[in-house]
Amino acid sequence: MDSRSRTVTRIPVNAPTLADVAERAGVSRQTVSNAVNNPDLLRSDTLLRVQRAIGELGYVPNRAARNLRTRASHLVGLRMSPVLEGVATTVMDRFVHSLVWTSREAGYHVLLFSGEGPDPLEGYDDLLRSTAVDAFVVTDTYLGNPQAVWLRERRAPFVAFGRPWDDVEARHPWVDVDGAAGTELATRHLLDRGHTKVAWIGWRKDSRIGEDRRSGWSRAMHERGLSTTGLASRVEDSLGSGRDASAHLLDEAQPSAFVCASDTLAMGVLHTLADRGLHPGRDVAVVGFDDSQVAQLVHPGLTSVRQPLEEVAIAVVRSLEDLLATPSQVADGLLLSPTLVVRGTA
Amino acid sequence: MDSRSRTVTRIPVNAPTLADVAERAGVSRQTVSNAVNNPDLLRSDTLLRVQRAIGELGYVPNRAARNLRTRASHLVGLRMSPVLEGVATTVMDRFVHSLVWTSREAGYHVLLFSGEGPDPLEGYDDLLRSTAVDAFVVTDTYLGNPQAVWLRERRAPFVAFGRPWDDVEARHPWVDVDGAAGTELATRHLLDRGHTKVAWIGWRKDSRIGEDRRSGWSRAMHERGLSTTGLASRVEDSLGSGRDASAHLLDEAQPSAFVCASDTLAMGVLHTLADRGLHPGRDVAVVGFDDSQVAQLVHPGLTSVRQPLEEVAIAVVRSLEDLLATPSQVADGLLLSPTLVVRGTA
DNA sequence: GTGAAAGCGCTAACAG
DNA sequence: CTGTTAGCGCTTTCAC
Repeated sequence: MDSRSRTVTRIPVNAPTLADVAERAGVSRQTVSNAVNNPDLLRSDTLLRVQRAIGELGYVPNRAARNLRTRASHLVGLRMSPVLEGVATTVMDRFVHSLVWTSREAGYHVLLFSGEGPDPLEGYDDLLRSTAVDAFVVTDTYLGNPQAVWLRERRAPFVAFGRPWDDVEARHPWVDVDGAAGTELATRHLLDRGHTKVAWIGWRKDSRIGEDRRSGWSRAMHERGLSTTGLASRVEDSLGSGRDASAHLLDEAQPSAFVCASDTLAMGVLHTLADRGLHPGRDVAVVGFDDSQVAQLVHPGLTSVRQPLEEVAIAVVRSLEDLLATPSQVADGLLLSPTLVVRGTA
Repeated sequence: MDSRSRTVTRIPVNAPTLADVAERAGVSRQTVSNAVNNPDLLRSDTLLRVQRAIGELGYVPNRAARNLRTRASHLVGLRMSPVLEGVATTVMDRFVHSLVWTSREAGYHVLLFSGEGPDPLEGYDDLLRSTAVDAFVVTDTYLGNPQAVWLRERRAPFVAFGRPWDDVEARHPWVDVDGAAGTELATRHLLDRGHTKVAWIGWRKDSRIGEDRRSGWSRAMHERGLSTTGLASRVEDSLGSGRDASAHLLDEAQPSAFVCASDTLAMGVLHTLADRGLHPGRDVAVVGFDDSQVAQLVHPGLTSVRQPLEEVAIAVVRSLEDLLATPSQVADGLLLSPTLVVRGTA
């Protein structure tokens, strides 16, 4: 036996076709097609007759045939990045939920695929060339984003969740959340509550997102004439890094509050506080980023910046529709504002 | 040759077809088709020539055309249940990741869809009749699972992640994780460490999964001749419920350890301990269920039962392949064992 | 081993 | 407004 044996039996045994409906309704196939796709073209009595036949037969258009004919699949491709255990997949997952929901209302379904090992483009290429999807939603555009460049070169339709940071060539539509505005919000919240030494724990300097979020913190500090010297730390996004960085900052600069680039890092701060018998919120304030499940469940509740992912999904789908309706359209970007979810730690 | 007028500006501007490859290789279209699907049928030199032509043109078979012809989409449908904020979507999301990954290796992609409001079947019906997917993966079979019954009646191919608890009519393939074994593991772990009063906080009695997990706890207790009277609480799956239930149990029965049906409930226990100045792991032991991100990040690390979702995904895809290859096959069930991830709280 | 026909079910383009 | 014609790109007969 060959490994590629295509002996697949299909689901509905005798699904009715356009022809069946046409016969039953006493019209031509085209009229049935119109009844489905352009009801306005039919006279109301004909339409009614056809619709009744459709209902009686339980007719549903065959996707494959329609796709072949219209050269559209009504599918949007989304690449699932490899699972990063412990890292905030939360954001991504919440976004997927919203995207699926929003897409449905626009008549689209979401096709999930995963990267083939090292080359993140491989998955895109196959789906694109096989016309399996109409467009992509690209989510990981943070670093040099090879996907965006590659997709642009192939003139593949896609909308990015994430700004084309330093890619001046970029002409694609994108939607993003203003991270700096979020951390600024968080920092101001702390300053308003009397804190003056607010520390920052963020990501390494090569992360554009990290630097953006950091800028919100420093902007809010400088705005009030406060110094940020010695109050910032840049580490990798892990629990241990957050713990170590906060311990170090606490020793060296005695901040009374921390703003972090992620909930993971903020949880690291909570570990340090617990180790030292300090109470989050009472002794030292902590703010995270992403409003993950952890933030909601941990004692006494982690104050965190929340991205409006539902709105992002809506905007992405809207861009997608524009893009597919008018392929050569001028690309636009949209920057949404996050909110601060205040809980016990701040 | 057909002078095809590419009016539509879809993704690939000039996607080569079978005919293009055939012309370039100097063979017929069918030979190219065979080269792709049944390479064994070709003479090696012909095969090589065709493959070179395919490579040079960058030919990829058109999915819609192939789907129409073969009546298969190589797509698996998965319904995303509405987002339940705060509740462990973690499991589901981890599973989706694994499923996408495993499916790819089997030549399948995952199509996400969402329920249309109240009726959870609506989404299934459309996809099924329109031949958009070859089969479904059904994940929420916990309660009376209307989907399973409905899908069975339509003779729709599907594999369930979750047992057909009390559905004796069920003949579909399923994969599940032995929750009772997990809680038994957790309870034994505590008993081995000297605890004798291990309390249970689980879900309400109408949850089959909840009762199953509870049975593992009581089995382990009785096995050692320990009483479970007054040590169990059944509540809804929320942080507040876990907090209240644990406070009540602590007052009434003074347990030294808690086993919970979810990480959410376990986090509720941690809240109670924090409120009373008790230290998790040192004063009172706590074990959760699902090994969510929270368990990994909270101080001092929540010991939790972890479901082998990667294995589940592999088994599900394998069942899917069997099912699609041999539709009338006898259904089988597979029960996998979870593991205990030991951290600071136990 | 390879090629020639015959559609899968649908819709764009026209004709009536 | 409705019907007729002609494929979309592919694979499944069945000749050669």
